Amino acid sequence: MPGYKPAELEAKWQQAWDEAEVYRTPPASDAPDRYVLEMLPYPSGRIHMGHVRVYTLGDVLARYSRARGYNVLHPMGWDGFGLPAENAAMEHGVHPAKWTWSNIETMRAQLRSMGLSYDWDCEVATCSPEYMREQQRLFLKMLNAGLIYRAEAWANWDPVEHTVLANEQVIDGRGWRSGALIVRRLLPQWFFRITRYAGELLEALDRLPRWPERVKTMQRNWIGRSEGALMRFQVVGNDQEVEVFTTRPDTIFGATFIALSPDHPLSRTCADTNPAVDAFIRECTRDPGRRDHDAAGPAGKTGVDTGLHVQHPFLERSLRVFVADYVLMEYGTGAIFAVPAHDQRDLDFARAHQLDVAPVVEPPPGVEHPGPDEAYVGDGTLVNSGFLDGLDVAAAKQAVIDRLGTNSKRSVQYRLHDWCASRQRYWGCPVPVIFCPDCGVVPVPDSDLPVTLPDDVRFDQPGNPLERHAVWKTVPCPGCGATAERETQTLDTFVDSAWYYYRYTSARAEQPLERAAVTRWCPTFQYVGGIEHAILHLLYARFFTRALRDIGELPFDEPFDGLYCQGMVCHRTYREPAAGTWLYPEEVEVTRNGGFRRRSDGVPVVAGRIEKMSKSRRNVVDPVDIIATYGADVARLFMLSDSPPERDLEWTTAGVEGAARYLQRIWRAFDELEPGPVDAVRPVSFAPAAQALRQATHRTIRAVEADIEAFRHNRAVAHLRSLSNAFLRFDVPAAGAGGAWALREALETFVRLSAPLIPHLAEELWQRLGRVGFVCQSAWPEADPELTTETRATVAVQVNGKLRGTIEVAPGTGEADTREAALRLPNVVRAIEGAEVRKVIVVPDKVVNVVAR
RNA sequence: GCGGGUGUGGCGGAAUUGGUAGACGCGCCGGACUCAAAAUCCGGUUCUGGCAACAGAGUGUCGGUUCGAGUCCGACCACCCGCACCA
Repeated sequence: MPGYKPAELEAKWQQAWDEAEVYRTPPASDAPDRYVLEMLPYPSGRIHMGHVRVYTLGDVLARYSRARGYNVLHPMGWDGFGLPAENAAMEHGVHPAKWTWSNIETMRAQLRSMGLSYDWDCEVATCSPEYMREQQRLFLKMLNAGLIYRAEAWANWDPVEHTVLANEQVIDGRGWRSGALIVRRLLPQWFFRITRYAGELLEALDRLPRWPERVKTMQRNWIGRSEGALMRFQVVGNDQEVEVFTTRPDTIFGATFIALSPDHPLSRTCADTNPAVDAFIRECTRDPGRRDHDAAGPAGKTGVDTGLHVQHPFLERSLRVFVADYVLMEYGTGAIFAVPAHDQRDLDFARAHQLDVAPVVEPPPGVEHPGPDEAYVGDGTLVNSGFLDGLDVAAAKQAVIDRLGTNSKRSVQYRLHDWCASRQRYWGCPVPVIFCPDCGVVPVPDSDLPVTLPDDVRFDQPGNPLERHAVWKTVPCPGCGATAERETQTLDTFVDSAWYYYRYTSARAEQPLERAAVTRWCPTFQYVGGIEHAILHLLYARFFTRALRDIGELPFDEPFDGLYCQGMVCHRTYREPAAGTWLYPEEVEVTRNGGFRRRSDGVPVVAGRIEKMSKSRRNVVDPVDIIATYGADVARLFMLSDSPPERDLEWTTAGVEGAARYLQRIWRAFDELEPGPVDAVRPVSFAPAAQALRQATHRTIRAVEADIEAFRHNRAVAHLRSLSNAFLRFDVPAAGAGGAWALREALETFVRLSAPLIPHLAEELWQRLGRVGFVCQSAWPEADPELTTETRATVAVQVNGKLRGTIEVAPGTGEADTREAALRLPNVVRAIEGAEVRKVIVVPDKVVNVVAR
């Protein structure tokens, strides 16, 4: 028998699977349906180890689910739009479409080489005209339903490139390409009304038990619900009002000033007549980075007096009105009443501007008063607060709201903003509307969809090529026929990925979603992906699901029943000390004494931290190389061994070689071992050694299925290795009665249990065992309860909690017998010699603890 | 600052959820095979003492609950991640 040659063997089985179409999504049947989904990749050009990890995890579940009798939908697609394609166009002169589609070709082939069990008939690319059409249809339906609106929003304007930048393209307040200082600019943009669902999105998190707690926490924080009150203040000397949101209405008697956001309408009004206010607002507008007062601290809080005053609702006093940079227009009403004694930010501002500090909450007895520059934010008793005196914080909040009557009301505010989903870019899904000078915003008629992108564009000048493309841009108004202009903004790629998983269920439909298909498979049983999408992508997907529900496309609320976030793939970093340049792992070798040196010239290399694989640090290993050298099964096995999936995994050569050695050993074992014939009748009795192997086999079934279902693949691998250790050391002639039969059972079971993890090798071994058909289509083995129950128990015997020995008993041995056997142990006798036995605790089948002194 | 997580041998990690700490593997040590090396196979491997039987210590630190704590409770330390002027 020739050696294990993964390249040949894997190509052979991949072809066989394709020809037999084994991964095609089955039609509905009596069997239950299960949708296994992994986050779709961005077609960057090559797969990386992160892809190998996440797609292996999903594939194991898909294959396991099929074996357990489910109809499985396991699709794959491409997040085709996005900025890198435009960057490639600018840098290399290649058209974004060409670049993207060729990357998709390459990466599809790479994913196929991993042996992933996808139904490629469901493949979806978000940059395809078909996907764009259906997305534009959904967009227009949502627009019609009032779930989308157009409003002015601040954007990052690069004055050199004359273009709008995404937040990630702004580095330290400067454009990433031009280096120019970025200016904030108001532009009309498109918004999804996600805030309409803020409360629902928050509450529903409690009903997602199969989501990681940390993801739910992040989403809760992001939505940021807070309960408080809206209160109105009269401006002294005119009829204007300032409305503020506060969570602490109880501290109203401690208010010493009012602060407005620079973007507040009243600030703007003041600026017209007050040069100092005007200058301050201009300063804030010019420098978007000034809001990130990370290191600045209290001194960083700047502001200016407007000269205005408002009337305190309960006192004869009036309060000065400031414009302050620490008040955000996007939250609440963009105005606050400031209580320096009980809010740190207000205190910082008050100290910087010599404003009064008036404590009104007395800490409870035993709680220390804070220092002069520390606000007290805890509970306590109200003082110096008129009718509130003596109340606690909660009661005072209620009393203030009651007393203010129509000038106040309870209010819930969210940190979450509406989703600004338009981008001033070329490579995205066009917003399907037309601006007509007479009719205004006109949706593109359904028969004209999709609005596709023009091919004849160039990226040799800055800005959005769609805006410069007169032919594409100029169209007759669908309503009145007048000359009109297309919207040149395109959609955020998060829109594309907010519903692609529904599209998979009816990927070729001539409508966005087919009701029967989507309700058959969705909500998704299990979604697997990176934690980096914990907030935005998953929140947008949850929002989209509700929006689609409300426009009648879906009958449920949540997209993903189960969510699993895998850890990162890391690698040690290496640096060449002289120039400090990063080195690729393949450029480095280990020296005799455990150090590192450069392979080419022997220069010593500094080993840095183990960090997430990234091109910039060059600590990357290319999956294509690994698969070529070791095979996909080795790569998959290594990904699953050792590290629990949610933790970071360190990629090491030693680890990969360990996985490769193991598969070699298995390969050889199947050569050398001599199992009984296929489908032989089970012997009536088994000699002890054969029986022991059978027990190991059946216990492994139990363990592996529990491990896979709980995403503990590292333990599943450990259990499989234990089983292989058992059959590797199994000697058929020495085992006695039933030995050969037990060995075949062990081997076949091993192959079936490991098939989800190492599908190619499993297929080959299955065939070698004389089985016809695919192991990937065979059923999961069933554990025999008689063989999984323990036949003897090892009882730990302790004296005063310290282990002194063990005894073997039959399971279920009574307390008295167990106690007696334990007390006979020589070591125990010695330990309690001369002491008085006070108590003997017996936990049957587990432990005996002798308490003596 | 707020929120969340993690901490166990030289290393990755197990521990049936309060009952024998270190499964499985990597590495290392010893042995077999070999002229030799690699590969492979066998044995050992938490630390300290002891030839051994065995004894003592041990799951970030300190304390508590318990017959018994890696696991529960309290305080702290370190590291990692997310959010961050959200009124």
